[in-house]
Amino acid sequence: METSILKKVYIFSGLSEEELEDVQKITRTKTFNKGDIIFFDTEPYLGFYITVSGLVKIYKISKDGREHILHLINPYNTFAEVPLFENFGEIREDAFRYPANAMALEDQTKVVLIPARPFTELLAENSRISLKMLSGFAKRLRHLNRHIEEITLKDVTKRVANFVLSEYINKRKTKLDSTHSIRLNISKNDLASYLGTILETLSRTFKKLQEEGIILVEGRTILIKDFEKLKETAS
Amino acid sequence: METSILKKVYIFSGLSEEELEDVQKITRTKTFNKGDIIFFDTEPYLGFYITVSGLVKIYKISKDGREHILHLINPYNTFAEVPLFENFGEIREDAFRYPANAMALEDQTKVVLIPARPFTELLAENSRISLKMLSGFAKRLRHLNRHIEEITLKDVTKRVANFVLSEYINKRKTKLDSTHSIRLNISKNDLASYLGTILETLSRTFKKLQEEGIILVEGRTILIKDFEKLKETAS
DNA sequence: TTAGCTTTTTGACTTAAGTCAAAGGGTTAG
DNA sequence: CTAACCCTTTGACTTAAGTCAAAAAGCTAA
Repeated sequence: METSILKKVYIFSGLSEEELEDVQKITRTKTFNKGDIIFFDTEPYLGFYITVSGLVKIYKISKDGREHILHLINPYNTFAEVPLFENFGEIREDAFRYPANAMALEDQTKVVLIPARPFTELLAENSRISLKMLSGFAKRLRHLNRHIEEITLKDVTKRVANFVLSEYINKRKTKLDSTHSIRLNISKNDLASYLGTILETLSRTFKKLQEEGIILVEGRTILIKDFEKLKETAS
Repeated sequence: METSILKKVYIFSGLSEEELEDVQKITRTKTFNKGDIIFFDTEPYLGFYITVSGLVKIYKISKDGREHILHLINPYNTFAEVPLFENFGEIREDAFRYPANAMALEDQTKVVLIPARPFTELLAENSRISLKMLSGFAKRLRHLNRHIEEITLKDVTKRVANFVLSEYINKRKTKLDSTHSIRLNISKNDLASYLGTILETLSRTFKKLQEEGIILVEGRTILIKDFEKLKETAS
């Protein structure tokens, strides 16, 4: 693994070449195929990860097997940093375990492990990383806040509409592609689990939104036919 | 407001008397009565808060008026720190707004405002605060994770049972009180909103758990009659 | 003590979303 | 080319939890 990868990771983005090499030395790269488990929430904590390529889902499972996806981790984003900071204060039984499960969603999903111990030492020396990390945590807290708001205060139709809308707005910001459509990079089953519902209900909801002339679903491509109506449905 | 209060706040707990006085100088104390709004999620961000006495709820409201409580903030705990760290990177429209609403739940709820600008300067100088803050964020991320898990993967009965159980375990850890009971410091309406349900459903659930001989509810006191069965119901 | 609140309980009913089962499409590998 | 597989859709049915309305129980303050 090269330091050029680390540079693209937000928390490491301010480091010197030398510092990057220090980090690079302690990492371990692993490759997973679709459906492979990266870790379970029952495992002892080793360190946090960077997704380098592919896609990772962070999720919880209920006793009876239902699943809920908390985060989807795209390339150059990190996951499982929380336990790094839980050694302070009283020792909770769930400290030093991963907070959730992680699974690769695509073949050739490459992740980099940053082992906890050497990293925390680096952190103590380099306060710029702490600030970056705080910013990263803040973003994630916002995300979870919004997630809870969605799931507890909105029905499935609103959630689906809002998902399509957010993805579309996000795409417009980053990609130079002027089609009024989005492309899902996950299965509808996973999307349902991310939106706090099940495949069948998602399917019926897509159908309803189509019948109302708001969107058009073709496989993993969703065409937005009535942006205003979509916004209205989402809010 | 005295520095003795700040000392009891986790993120300030490692500071010298001198540093505490620096913080103390920039604070502003406010007192609220039950039902008073501390801030709305639509307001521009001023800074974060410490609850000094009383109780604060952090919550979201849907368009049609339904409410969901995200956090309950007890004395010496902080809230609304997230926007402090959102100035970095792209400016989101919701940056510099509060992430949720805050309301006092008791009369004479005293809160201390730490204005953002002077505090971030302090933060840049004092990296120990950053680490404490990271630890605080980590705890909150865990909490939200668990919260989402509860709401999406468990039914109301399990959630209620688990709430009683957690409160009880928590009480045993902190207070020297050997009764097998807990005392709610919030109304059942607020508890329902915290557990992602409504008052009527909570009431019926309590009734059911009583009929099963697991608990006994008397006003705001809940007596645990069958601990094992409670654990079983909660899991 | 009682009037006037707020909070909680209970009953009857509705409904959104989940479950179960079967069939349809699409993709891939031999 | 086709069998085997996975992913998705559709239909029929169930159910947990929400809504609405009214009564009951608790508090508080004059």
